Amino acid sequence: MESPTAAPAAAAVVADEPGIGAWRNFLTAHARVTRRLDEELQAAHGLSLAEYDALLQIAHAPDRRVRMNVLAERVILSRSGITRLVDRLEADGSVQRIACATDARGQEAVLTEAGLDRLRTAATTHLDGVRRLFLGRLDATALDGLEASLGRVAEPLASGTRTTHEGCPPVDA
Amino acid sequence: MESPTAAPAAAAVVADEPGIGAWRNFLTAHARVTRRLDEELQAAHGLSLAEYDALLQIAHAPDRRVRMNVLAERVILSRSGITRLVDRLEADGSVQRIACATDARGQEAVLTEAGLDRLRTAATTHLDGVRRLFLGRLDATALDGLEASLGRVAEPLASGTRTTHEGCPPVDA
DNA sequence: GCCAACTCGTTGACTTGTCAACAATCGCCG
DNA sequence: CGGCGATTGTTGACAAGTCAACGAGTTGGC
Repeated sequence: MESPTAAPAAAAVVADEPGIGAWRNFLTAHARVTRRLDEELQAAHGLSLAEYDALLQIAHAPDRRVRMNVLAERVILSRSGITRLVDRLEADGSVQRIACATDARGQEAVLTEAGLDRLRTAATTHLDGVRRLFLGRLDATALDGLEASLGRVAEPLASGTRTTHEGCPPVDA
Repeated sequence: MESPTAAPAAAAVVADEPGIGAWRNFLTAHARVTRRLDEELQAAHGLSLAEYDALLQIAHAPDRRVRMNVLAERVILSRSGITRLVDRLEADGSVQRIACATDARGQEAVLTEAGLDRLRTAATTHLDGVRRLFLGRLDATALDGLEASLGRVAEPLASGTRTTHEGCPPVDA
């Protein structure tokens, strides 16, 4: 083992396939930008990015309430993850849990007035950050390209999609 | 009834600024793709994405060793995070810690032969996943656009902006 | 009507990462 | 040389998420 003399070994580890640069930039950009945004949001309003996202999703929902279920899917968290996140939001008064009227098993997370205020206040900070760190680096053409490309990447992974079987295309057309 | 005009209230929460769609797709695509890749890598080789990335970064480094310091920055983890990640990799024999020759405070993570094997094996699974879930959804033009756009987003956030700082200078030169 | 299979949200146990504090070391100015 | 501030990697205490298992509730076949 004293012979690490084989210099080109490392180079062979991963084929430098075309497109790999895009993939790495994707990972790096996400890690750096979200870390920064999270710091700013935390410092200014004591909210994590996930919590902000949850508040936003609830606010966007009709009647400002969402089944835990659905919320988990939208925020991309497990069910237990959403339970705990809503615990926190409920503890600080941003959200309330109510029983679902049509399904006794269900809970809905409802945005309170305080929660809406909180979201509105945080939104200025957050949107400012998004503009500064993300949108501001890109022109309209690039943004359109990103939206389309990343949409194509995200869409087939929508939960409920059978990814073990790629063979049965949905009957969308 | 008591709901104060549900429909427009939500719309006012966050201005639907142009470009926001790109941002959301960015978040969603990342969350879904990395979750899936992580599952696959974990199931097939017991490696997390972060661990895989760390092995890869070490493998790419000259002499296959990297200062903890630098590794943390490349994998985008805190120092303590990297300490713990390397703990795990060392425990399973993929990596070894050695004292840095020129700085007695420093440690370097060195890839073992076993670690290189592990990385090579895992790479087939991982690259297959990246192709299937990411590269395969995009044509060459889109990939170029992504690489450029996300590069512009990531670059200004390089920590410390010290891009040419390696650990111990390679002794072989 | 009834029972089996499933879904829903929560909980306990665990994993993985962060931050603050620490000892050891470096570097540099005097 | 000596000392003081910065840097390095590790650690303890904590935060936030996952999975497996659970009770409660729903649903559909018979």
